[in-house]
Amino acid sequence: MPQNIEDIAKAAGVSRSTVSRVLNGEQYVSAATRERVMAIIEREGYTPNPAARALVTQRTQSVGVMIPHDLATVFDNPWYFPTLLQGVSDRTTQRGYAMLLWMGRSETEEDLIYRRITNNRLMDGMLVASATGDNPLVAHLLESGMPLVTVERPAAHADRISYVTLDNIEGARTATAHLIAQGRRRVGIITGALDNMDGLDRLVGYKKALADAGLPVQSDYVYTGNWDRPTGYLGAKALFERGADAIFASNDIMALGVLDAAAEVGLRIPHDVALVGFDDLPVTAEVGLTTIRQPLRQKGAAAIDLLLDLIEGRARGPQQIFLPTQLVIRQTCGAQPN
Amino acid sequence: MPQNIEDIAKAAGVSRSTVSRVLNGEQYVSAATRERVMAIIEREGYTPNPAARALVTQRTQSVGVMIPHDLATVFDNPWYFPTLLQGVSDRTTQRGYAMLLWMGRSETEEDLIYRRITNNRLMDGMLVASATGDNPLVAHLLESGMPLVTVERPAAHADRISYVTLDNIEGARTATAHLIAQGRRRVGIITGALDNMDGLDRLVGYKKALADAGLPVQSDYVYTGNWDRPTGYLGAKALFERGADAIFASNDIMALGVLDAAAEVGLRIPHDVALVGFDDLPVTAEVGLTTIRQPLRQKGAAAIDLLLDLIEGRARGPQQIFLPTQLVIRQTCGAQPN
DNA sequence: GTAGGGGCTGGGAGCGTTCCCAGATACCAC
DNA sequence: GTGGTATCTGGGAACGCTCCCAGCCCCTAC
Repeated sequence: MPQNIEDIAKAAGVSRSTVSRVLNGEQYVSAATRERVMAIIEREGYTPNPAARALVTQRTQSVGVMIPHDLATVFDNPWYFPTLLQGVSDRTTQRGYAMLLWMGRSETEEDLIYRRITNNRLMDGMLVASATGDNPLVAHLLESGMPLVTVERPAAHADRISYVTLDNIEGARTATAHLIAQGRRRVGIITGALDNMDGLDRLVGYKKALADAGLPVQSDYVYTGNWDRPTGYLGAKALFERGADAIFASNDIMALGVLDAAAEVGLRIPHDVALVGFDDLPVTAEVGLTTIRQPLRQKGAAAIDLLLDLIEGRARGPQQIFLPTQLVIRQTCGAQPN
Repeated sequence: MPQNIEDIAKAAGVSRSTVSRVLNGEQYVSAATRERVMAIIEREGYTPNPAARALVTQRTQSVGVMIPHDLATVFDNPWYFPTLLQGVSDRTTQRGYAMLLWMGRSETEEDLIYRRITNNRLMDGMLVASATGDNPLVAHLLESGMPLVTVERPAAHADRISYVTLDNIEGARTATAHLIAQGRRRVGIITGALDNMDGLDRLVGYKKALADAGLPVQSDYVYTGNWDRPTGYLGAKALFERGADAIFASNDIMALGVLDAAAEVGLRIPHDVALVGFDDLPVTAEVGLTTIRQPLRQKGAAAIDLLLDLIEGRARGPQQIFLPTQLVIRQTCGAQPN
């Protein structure tokens, strides 16, 4: 059934233009006509051809999303990507857009993907998740003038790019302050990788909490980790030796490593050492880990909201959004959950 | 820079048609002309407008993918969705297509998504992952005549739909036969939910292995589970009582439940009871579970290959593909890994 | 009565491609 | 020389929309 707007017009006894006006909810159509046209559209199950529409409006009503390879398949935190994407997808659908997804393959083939993305002009804007380092795609898109939002703060051009990220500093400050509030005074930190804003900001938050409490930052209480369980384990061993009575692990995975080390050495948590993590992975509820929850789904939704606002001209970039985190009190910090 | 094919034609001193022929790699263009046009295209960084192309060719070079809500966020097996999607994405990009992704939200709003999908004609075909029950979207698409492939065998219209799934029967048969080969004679099964082809087929494979070995199927060795850890635990308790010396758990999650039960009751695995699971979740390597590995990434790639072949007319549907599984021998079966 | 303006409608033009057909040229066989 | 065929090229038409402009009608104000 080769249905086009002209067929509908004929069936309704009106012109192409009128049907178009009804379709797009424009004014200057009499109520009677509008109703009649709507009825025909409904009856025929007609939907306008999006390609034709895109050709003239220069808008496709869809957005592109790029997920780097390591994010999608990372073993440690398999929840991250689906949950984020769910938030993205929900909001995209809600606001009447479709989502084009690219997932990075091997790094060597990322170039191909980048070219595909920039050549495919079937999208009105682009969301890039966790662009690490000096991502060439981000640079490209930035230059092309296409509306662009990244999830997490990009390493380069951060002031010229719109992004959505966590308030990492405040989250880490809260975690550390909570440990101090439990009476701990020798609070150590196992940082994430420090080539990365998340890692750096969480360290800043830690230091801030100490400063707020009038405690000095002791360099031997700062252990540089790498987000993974082994560095959590090693960091804990080191901090135990140096007499720490509390540890803020910059993510939950490393916090699990801390638990490993404590079990091995025979230290009791939270009695001997209190512990707070970061991320609120599902698995941490099982082990009673006190942690900082990040609103993953909202992060995706907020990023899409920003991108669509940029596309629709409701917002002007660059714009940065820092989402609040939440302290989730369980057993490892030694506080009574209230 | 409003670049269109006409601009390129003018710059190269040829006609629109010739540029189009070069762009599409058609014959009947002299080598000299082709080279000259290519050079201009390269220099100007020109790429044809996909909307205009789609308008006339009725092809968008993109495919839609629908992931139901519960699959994306399912707690038990968070690897499933990203890994499958990675396979889908890889192959899609490789073959020069883009991917439109929809993720189911709450079931109540699935209707909205379905309408969005069927209205959005910006795709040449549709991949539906794990359509459970009598999925209305599948029925819709089937009726619309749009090329359609599902991952996993659909519950309804299975003979009219192209799909890619595991060879569940053979996988389960292999698992069970392996237990028998270890000298076990009282082999029980904890099935998955039996409203579902995966669950049913794995039971069939189990029975087949018994028959092959000349062993009777005893109904009290068949425990109907529900894919989750608690039913694995309960099933194991029941089978232990009935004297089973081996258990085939229809998925790894339930196998973990079996380990829970064994630890509680004080049975040694594999000494007292041998155990084989199904899926090869990453976590199972840690606990030494012998299991059946399913090629998740290949599943996604195979589904896309089938879909694109259908779209491009290289294949004729409906077509069913059963992917082979692989026995991964670890500790819980009692065999020596070789 | 006439001018002016707002509500409503219709149709031409154009978006950037591909497809089809016509035409030009060159070559070959008879 | 002629007819036939293969190679190469150009331009009209069409894909299905939106946008713009013109025109109609009716109401109101002067």
